Amino acid sequence: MELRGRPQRRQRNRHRRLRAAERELWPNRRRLVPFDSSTSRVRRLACEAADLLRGGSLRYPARSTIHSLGQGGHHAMSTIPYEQSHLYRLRHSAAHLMAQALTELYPGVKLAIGPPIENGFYYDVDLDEPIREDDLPKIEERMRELARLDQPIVKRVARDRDEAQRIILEECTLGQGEETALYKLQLLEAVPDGEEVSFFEQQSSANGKLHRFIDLCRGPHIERTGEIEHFKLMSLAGAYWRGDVKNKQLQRIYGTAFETAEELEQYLNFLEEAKRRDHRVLGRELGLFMSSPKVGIGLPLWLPKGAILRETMIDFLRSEQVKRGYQPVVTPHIASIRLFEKSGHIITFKEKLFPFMEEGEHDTYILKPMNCPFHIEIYSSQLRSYRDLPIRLAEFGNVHRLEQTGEVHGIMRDRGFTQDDAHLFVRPDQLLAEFIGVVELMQVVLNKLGLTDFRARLGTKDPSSDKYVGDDENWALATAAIEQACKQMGLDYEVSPGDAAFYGPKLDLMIRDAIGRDWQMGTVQVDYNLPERFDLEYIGEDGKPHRPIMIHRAPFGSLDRMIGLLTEQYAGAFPYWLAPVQVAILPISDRHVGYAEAIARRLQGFSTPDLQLAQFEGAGDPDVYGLGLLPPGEDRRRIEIDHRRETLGKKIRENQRMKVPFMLIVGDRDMEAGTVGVRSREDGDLGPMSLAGFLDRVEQAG
RNA sequence: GCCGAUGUAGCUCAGUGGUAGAGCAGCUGUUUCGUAAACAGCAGGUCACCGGUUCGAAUCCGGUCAUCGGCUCCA
Repeated sequence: MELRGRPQRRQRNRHRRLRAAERELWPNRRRLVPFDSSTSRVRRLACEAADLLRGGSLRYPARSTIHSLGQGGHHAMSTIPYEQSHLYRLRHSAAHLMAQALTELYPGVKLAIGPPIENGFYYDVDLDEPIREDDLPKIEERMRELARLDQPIVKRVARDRDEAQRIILEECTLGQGEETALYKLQLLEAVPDGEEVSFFEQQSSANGKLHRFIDLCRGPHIERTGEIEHFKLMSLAGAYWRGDVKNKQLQRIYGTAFETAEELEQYLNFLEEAKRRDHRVLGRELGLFMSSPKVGIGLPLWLPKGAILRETMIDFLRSEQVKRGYQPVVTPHIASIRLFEKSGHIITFKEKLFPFMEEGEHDTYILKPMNCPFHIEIYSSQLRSYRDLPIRLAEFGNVHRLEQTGEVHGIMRDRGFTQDDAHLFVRPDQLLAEFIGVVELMQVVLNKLGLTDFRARLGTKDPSSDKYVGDDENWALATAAIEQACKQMGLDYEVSPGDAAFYGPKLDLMIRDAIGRDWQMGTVQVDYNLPERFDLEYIGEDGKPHRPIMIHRAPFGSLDRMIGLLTEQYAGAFPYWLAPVQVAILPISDRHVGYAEAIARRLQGFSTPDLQLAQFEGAGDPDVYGLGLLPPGEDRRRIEIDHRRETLGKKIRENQRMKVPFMLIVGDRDMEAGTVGVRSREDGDLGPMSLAGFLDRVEQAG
């Protein structure tokens, strides 16, 4: 099972109407709440959102924030795509304005490209001296000066290539030397024959000084630089020319621009808010996971609460898989290198492998980056009949990959993670149904997790690359199978050449994180190649050997990444079924702790010996308090008793910060009446209830 | 890996060449409290690490490590 792909930063056209729904759902940095929450407010809002989004599946609001901000306020209700909007042109012109400032501040700078992007713009430049963050205010100030000159932006079309080349060499260089045209000449070469070659020029003279800038550019632009008022330079980065590490690394300056000051401010606020949703921050605050340099880069340690979250997710998926005929298997973390030579990993996946382990002179072992060869070994360990197929082998497998240091990102991209992997060995006549079955399972999983806003991506072979195994015919068959299944299910997808696994094409589900980066989550892959490499067989009805087809699939993708994503989507306020602590019981004073323990036992559905109980006379026996029998409910509710000697206010505050879905406050009145004071994460104080009444409430919360 | 930035107490941060600071968390004591921070005291740091400059370095310089943002949005 291969998981690949860096975060995609693609411009996408989205539902602007979602903004309104989202503001309702997420005003003033309130956490997002899942749509399956029981609270009336949330339910009402969810219905409104669903109304707004009619025509598509209900989409989770987190995703659109950044983009809808990017659309700009008064365009929010318009239907034109971002790429055709005024804002897009404004940002494009802002990129030119920045380039103009750079040519004035750094004569001789070689300009490369400067497009508008989803949330702003950038310009890539080649400059001997490094641009540092301290330099940004200076560049920004020069941009403001130039904007104030309100230069008209004029389009010029070159008659032919020769003229275009002349303009680049003589005019775009602004007298700063022909070598500054280096990248522009390469860009001109890349323009297809017959396409119009245009330039955009802006100039003015102030106090006798001429300011001029002209750039090879497809456009379009706004009309005057004076319109560029609300912008900010954001950050610096290195970026390879044409995205290829073999090329020179250029300096990239990112900026953003908006049509109004309010929108700019709103966007900057959004980025601040997103920081608070960062799974790495929440992961520490909520006690989910940690990392330590003493352990190593990208090797997370899962803390008790994070581990419970993982187990809850695994339990859920495992039960769904049992329903669908999957069989669990367990395989080791390391294997002989020969196994992975045969699969092709050693050649195609080498740069992601941890260094090999030599075992004397006998053998060399590697830490597994994928589980497939093991499952293949299990399949081929016995003769299979056509009646046995499909065989579905599932494993929550821990894999290790040597991600580049700069690519490691919390638990979203780490070096040791758990895949909810499975391999289906199917007959050709079963392929379509099994593929559809997998996608159906993925939909069940995503619904349960509240992730309704995703897009599907069909990763296909990059024809110019040699990193793939297998012949073209197998690839064509596999790709066609995926396309057919999607068509049959009415699933829209985009095609992304070069994003296939090395052994076959794949359908990935892409979901956004808090600040708008797309991550590959679930994946399903059709593979004709590994069965061939491993010479897999089954005996057909005709008594002859046939070759099965493999489906690789992982609905979460990576358990680690999925938990990171969920943490950001929910801003740490996990739905009840996932919350590491579902109910916190808050005794008002010491004398209420025994009652709290009794409540805890009832809620846990069985008697749990608890060392802390010994301190409290009469504690732990629910009958002492007349709590009575409860209706059968979910076993093993995750309960915590906050028996610190702190004020109630403080206990509430801290449990709220830990995003515990329900608090039960118990004091004298409750001990007398056999009730609990219920407080919900979303709606606050709900007043006293019987335990049974509270559980009804919990049932609604799911 | 590469470009840029950051690294001071468990956490969030102040401290720009002259005796290491605050809030929260922790510990101790007092308080036993009904819906988002009780009060007081105590303790806690090789200022990431190594080297250099200096009478003197958290602060200046060099290196290393780690973390953060970015590195196929293609005129």
